[in-house]
Amino acid sequence: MSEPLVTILDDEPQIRLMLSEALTEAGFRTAAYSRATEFEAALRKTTPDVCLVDLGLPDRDGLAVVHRLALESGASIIIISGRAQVQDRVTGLELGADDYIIKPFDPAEVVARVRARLRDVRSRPAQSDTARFEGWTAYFDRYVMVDEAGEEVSFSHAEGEVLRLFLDSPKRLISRQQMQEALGGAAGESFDRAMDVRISRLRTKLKEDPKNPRLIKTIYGAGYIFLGDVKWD
Amino acid sequence: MSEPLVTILDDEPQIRLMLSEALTEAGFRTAAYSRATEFEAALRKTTPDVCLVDLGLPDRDGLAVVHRLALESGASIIIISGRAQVQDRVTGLELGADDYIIKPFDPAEVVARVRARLRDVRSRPAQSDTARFEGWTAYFDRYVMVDEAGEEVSFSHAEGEVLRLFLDSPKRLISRQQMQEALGGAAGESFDRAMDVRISRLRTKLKEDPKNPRLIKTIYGAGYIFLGDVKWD
DNA sequence: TCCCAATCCTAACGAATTGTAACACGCGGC
DNA sequence: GCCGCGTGTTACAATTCGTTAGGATTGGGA
Repeated sequence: MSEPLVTILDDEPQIRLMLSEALTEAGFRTAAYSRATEFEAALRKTTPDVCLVDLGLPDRDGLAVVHRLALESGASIIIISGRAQVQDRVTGLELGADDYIIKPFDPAEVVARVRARLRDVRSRPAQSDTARFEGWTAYFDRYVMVDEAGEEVSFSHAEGEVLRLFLDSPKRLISRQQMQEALGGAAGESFDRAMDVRISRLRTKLKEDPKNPRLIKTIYGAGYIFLGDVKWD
Repeated sequence: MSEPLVTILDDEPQIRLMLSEALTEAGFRTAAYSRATEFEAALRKTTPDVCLVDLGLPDRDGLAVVHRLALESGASIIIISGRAQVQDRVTGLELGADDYIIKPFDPAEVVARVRARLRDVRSRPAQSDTARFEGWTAYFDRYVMVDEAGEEVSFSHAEGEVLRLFLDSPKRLISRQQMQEALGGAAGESFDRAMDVRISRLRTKLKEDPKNPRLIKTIYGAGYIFLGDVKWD
């Protein structure tokens, strides 16, 4: 299958140009039209994946175009408009648009929103679930983390939960209470001992020195804190 | 099926209230949470259709919550944030959010955008009978899959059911319960052992290393997850 | 400083869960 | 009937993970 096709319907040449450039740059095929009739003629031959539609058209009410598109095509529709009233946005979305962007806009945001539309038209593509920290790379989808020496260490689901919790809030105190809730431990009971054990096992896998942990530090009487810089991919 | 469930995650009570009211008025079921841990605990029990997430949370980076949601749940995600920079919006959408609304917002617009998200859940890709994944090509109409070396491996109907289930939701946790329902196993009984066996046999045919399965991962106490990129022809 | 209670660490155990080989049953073709 | 195939069932091995228990650590007070 080839690259997704994005169509642009806008009567201002400089906007067509700006969008075409940004979208082509991002790896999409594009086709731009200045008038609704022209656009609808083209629709008989091609089937775009996403349609960017300006509401202020010279030859037709943009909303009518949107409505028809929504009914007849399988494409995602993004309205681009100068009309900034809430009511405009609501009716636009109600008529079948999937998103509504207000002029003036930043091309980067348009690209991001186009991508978001494409994500749920097709089944969701692979998104990485990976974090890097202090020489380690953790692949949460595969339950494996890799050493700086390239050695693979697998971790279990429960250990992954703890690791993720730390990596979500690095350099911040995580109280035992918070951790208990996050790990699904029903309040009360002796679940807090289980938490200790999880952390202990994780520490072992991270090759922490028991006397001198560098990554997972215990704050006596309070909780834990994860030191180390984290970067999610 | 009952009304769609919309969850709200925001630490400001008046915003939770405003959104709850507007969404209930519009005919949705709602559930509101003030902290990420609380929210994620609830996720273990319910499966919302749309999640509204504020980025400025007290206990966790909101983007991390979004990232995880996008990977692990099938819900649509709408970020609601005070951060208005284009860069914030782009990274939010890139991490898997489907929409991004800036505070202050009008409840009517939020409702309209929630409706838009729910609309496009409709269009699941029409299923064909051939899928490619990680060097394999599976032909469901012929009950055969072909290796990257060209070797043919046949699979039975029951194995095909499991394989199709995985290929329909790659990189997603499939709970034992879900799988049981999908495979027509009447609830209860010892059918769950049969499921294990089906998966075991499928694994053998896929030439998985028993100690280190790369495609079908078991999540202890939860279910299974199929790794690997899938493309339907 | 020394002592003690609270807190935390972790080895070892065991209950729950999952993997899979072996067996059993049903069904269609010969 | 007899054989082969598909598939559920059984039984036991392996894994995961919470619990227990005893030792180590921490921090406050004598």
